[in-house]
Amino acid sequence: MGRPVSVRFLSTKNLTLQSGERTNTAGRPVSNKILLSIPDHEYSVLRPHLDYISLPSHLTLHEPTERVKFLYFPNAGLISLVVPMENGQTVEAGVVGNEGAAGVSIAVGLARSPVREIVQIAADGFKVRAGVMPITLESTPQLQAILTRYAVVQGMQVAQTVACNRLHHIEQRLARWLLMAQDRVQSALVAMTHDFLAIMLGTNRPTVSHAAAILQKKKSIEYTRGGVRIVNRKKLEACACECYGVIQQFNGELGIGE
Amino acid sequence: MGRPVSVRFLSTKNLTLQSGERTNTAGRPVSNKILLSIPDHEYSVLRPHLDYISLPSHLTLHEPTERVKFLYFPNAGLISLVVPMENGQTVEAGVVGNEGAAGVSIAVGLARSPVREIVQIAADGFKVRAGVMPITLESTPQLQAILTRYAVVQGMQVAQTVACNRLHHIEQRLARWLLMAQDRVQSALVAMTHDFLAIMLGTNRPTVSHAAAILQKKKSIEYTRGGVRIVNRKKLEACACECYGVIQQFNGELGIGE
DNA sequence: GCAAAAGTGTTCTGAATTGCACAGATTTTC
DNA sequence: GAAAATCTGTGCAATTCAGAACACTTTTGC
Repeated sequence: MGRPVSVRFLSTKNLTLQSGERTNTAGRPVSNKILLSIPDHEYSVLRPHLDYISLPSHLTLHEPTERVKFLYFPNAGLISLVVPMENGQTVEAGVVGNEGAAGVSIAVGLARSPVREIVQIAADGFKVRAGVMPITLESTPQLQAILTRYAVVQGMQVAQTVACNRLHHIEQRLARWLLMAQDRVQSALVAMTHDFLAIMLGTNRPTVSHAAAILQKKKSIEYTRGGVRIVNRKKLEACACECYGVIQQFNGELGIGE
Repeated sequence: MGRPVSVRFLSTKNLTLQSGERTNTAGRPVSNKILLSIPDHEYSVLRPHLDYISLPSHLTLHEPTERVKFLYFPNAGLISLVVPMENGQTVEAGVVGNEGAAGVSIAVGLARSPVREIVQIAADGFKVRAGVMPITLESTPQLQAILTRYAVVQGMQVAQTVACNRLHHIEQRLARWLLMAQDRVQSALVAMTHDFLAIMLGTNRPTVSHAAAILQKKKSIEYTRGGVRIVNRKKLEACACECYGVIQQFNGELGIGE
């Protein structure tokens, strides 16, 4: 465990995305919302440590047994936080898109975390070595504030998921997952097999196939091999549980751009 | 751990206890671990804002629809974080004892939270008005650090609960809950009706009665009207799922002494 | 083009749990 | 002390889901 990190209290209200494009030192463009929301002088402190990284589907960024090595800022795509059990079963506890970061626990000096972080929808992004965070954050109070705040919001998302997993049916949860995935990709097509959806939802594949068949019958989605196409978002939202709205709302409380 | 604040009751007999002895301005003793862990000079900043409060069973400290008004530091007992749904069903997402604080989201400037915070096992403690936190935290960096860190650890506890609620049986979850409750009370008796346990576990009362009957048959607990007595902790631990150990471990990572 | 791998459709059985109902026990209230 | 409220014991039908099995289709690799 790192030494205690001093966290200054700073309001992030009314932060807006900076108009100018940002890149890392290798010229790679940034579209992660946290990186875009911090002030220029803070970004210039962080910039030398931003390593461009490709985030292909199914890449594991962190394992529960290991120490967190990097903080990841995805430009797009979707990263899953899944909790694995001893018997190999897994459940997704939350997701990260370009509105957030993976490995945020190191922003408060915690190098361990019970979740596995896996890329579900491929993209690219930037990583920062865990070791440089403590010293960097001392001179970037806004970044510090927004990262800790994001970590707490992520916890709220997870809390809602607890209740959702306990009380809502597979069909509703699948609809919610698809909506959250679509919010993080451009196209209506979400590339995801039933098998992987089953892992996410903590169930088995036939159950996902069954639920997907129902959603398709209701004309909200169409699916083919290895992908789901959202054909009617309104109908899909009607199939999802209230948790979708709740989670969206709390993500919005972060106030880092639209 | 700080040096003694008061030198009034110095005696060789109680020297070890003395090192952790603190009070608020009204002379009420503090046994909350976060409050005991911060340095003297930081405690003296916070001390004038610590209002003693009784925490009777079933008192609601925060509702999801409202803004967080206070940060609570319980001296003992158990506070539940429960997520309510529109239809009135609820599930517990995590618990807080004297190792933590309720309403921690305001430590990172977030006044909203999707969880209801309810006292389950009565105790006393201290509350601080949300409004004084921003300015106070500016001069108490250690407190700031430990609160944000605790908030993140709480999120980890919740993440484990997601998977537990999805994958483990009622009997295992009940055993885990009872163990976590006993960790936070002195006696072997946990005062809790089946009805309330059902609310915590997101199930209904007969299911709890059934699970409790199994645990009793295994000689790990005995229950009477309105209470459960743990008669064999080892056996009860054997009935609980791995999640109990995982959550304990991550609470330990906070490193604020036991 | 062909074989292998990966993904999907479907069916079945059994286990777990919900939701409900009512009886009995204990405590509280008046 | 009687009545009311609260809590527990239990049983049962209906539902959901897990887990396994197998046929079929599409893609990939050679």
